[in-house]
Order: sequence, then structure tokens, then C-alpha cells
Amino acid sequence: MIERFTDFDADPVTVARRLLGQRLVRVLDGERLAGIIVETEAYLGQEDRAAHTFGGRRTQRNESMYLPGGHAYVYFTYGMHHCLNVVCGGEDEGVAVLIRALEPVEGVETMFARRARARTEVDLCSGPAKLAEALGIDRSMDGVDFRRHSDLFIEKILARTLGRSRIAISPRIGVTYAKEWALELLRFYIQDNRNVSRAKTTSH
DNA sequence: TGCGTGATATTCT
DNA sequence: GAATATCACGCAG
Repeated sequence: MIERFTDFDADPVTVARRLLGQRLVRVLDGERLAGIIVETEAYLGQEDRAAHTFGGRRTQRNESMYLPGGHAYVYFTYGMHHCLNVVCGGEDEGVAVLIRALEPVEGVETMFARRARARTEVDLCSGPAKLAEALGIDRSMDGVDFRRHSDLFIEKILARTLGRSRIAISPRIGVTYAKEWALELLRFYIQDNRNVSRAKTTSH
């Protein structure tokens, strides 16, 4: 019996680490599309210049990032991409974890159909906008409750956080504008997993 | 294999 | 008017 992952109430760094190795499930037209979470980033709220809630900013777009932990925050960016965040902490904190990459495990055929340009399985979910497209996640999923929603949820595959030796850490991607926050080590990914975005190219 | 660039909604200056 | 929590393509070498 697989239970749901429900530990969303902690701080975003803790949640970002705990989510690695768990399984994100999207049910689309009755079919399960799922992947193991292999890369996350923590966004620390109003003090964090890279966070959408920096300085207490509150707009129609980011409103759901202020919901209590366990809700989805889906935003639209660059005029064409959607990205999925898991809100954590308490109500009005504005802290969240960006899901950046998955290892596809269920519904791979459908993912290829949704992402016509993907050539290999790694192309399906190796980036935040890629996985949103592969799983059919858009603004209609904004604000849903991961603990209750039947078409978008997270399954607990690991009882505990992955061991330190299996988690790699780096600065977040695409936040050079965030000054001192750009260097913070808030990106977490599974060491040596090929589905991580911007994986090191291997030579032999 | 590694860049430069275009697409273009939302937000802030 | 400018920048962005991105992606995919084209071209150089």
C-alpha cells in the first residue's frame, strides 16, 4: 500500500530534500503519468530576492504561493512556459519548492505524445517547463491541494530523506539577478541521475 | 558540444 | 521599456 507524501509543513529546504526520490503523479484522462522527483529548488519567501513573494509581493499571479503548505503554485513565465511549485510552511509565509526535473516512470508513451519535440526519454521531464508540459500541468492546477486532489498528488516512495551522499547541492538556476541570493546553495538533485536539468555532459 | 537568439505573459521601473 | 524560477533551434568548429 503506497501512501501519500504529506510532509509539507516544514521549511522549504527540508521539504526540497525530502521530495527527492518521491513520486509525482498526475492523472490525465484516467491515465497515470508519473515520475520520480530528481531535482528541486527551495524559495525562502519575502527575504529571498529570487522568490516570487520577495518583499511581500502579492499579486493575482502568485496568490496561491501564500496558501498553507501542501498546495500547488503553478505560474506561467516567458510567455509560454508553466512551472510547478509545492507550497510549504504555513499560511501567508510565501515559501515553496520548485519541482525542476523528474525521471519518467509511468505513462511514458503519453508523455512523448504531449512533447512532440522530445527525442529521448530524458528530454521528457528534464526541466521545470518540460515536466509541466509532459504531465499536462497548467494554471488550471494552480492552488490545488496535494493532500486531497485526485489528479495531482505525491506518493511516498521513501520513508526517510535520501542519504547525504546521494544528494548533490548547487546554486539555483536562472537567478543571477538575485544578487547575494544567487549564490545560496538552494538547489538539490539526486547525484548522477541523468534526468537532472543541465546535467554534466559525460565524456569517455 | 557549446554558444547566441527568438518566443512573448506578467510584473516592476 | 526591460527583465524574467525556460526551451529548442541553428550555427560554429
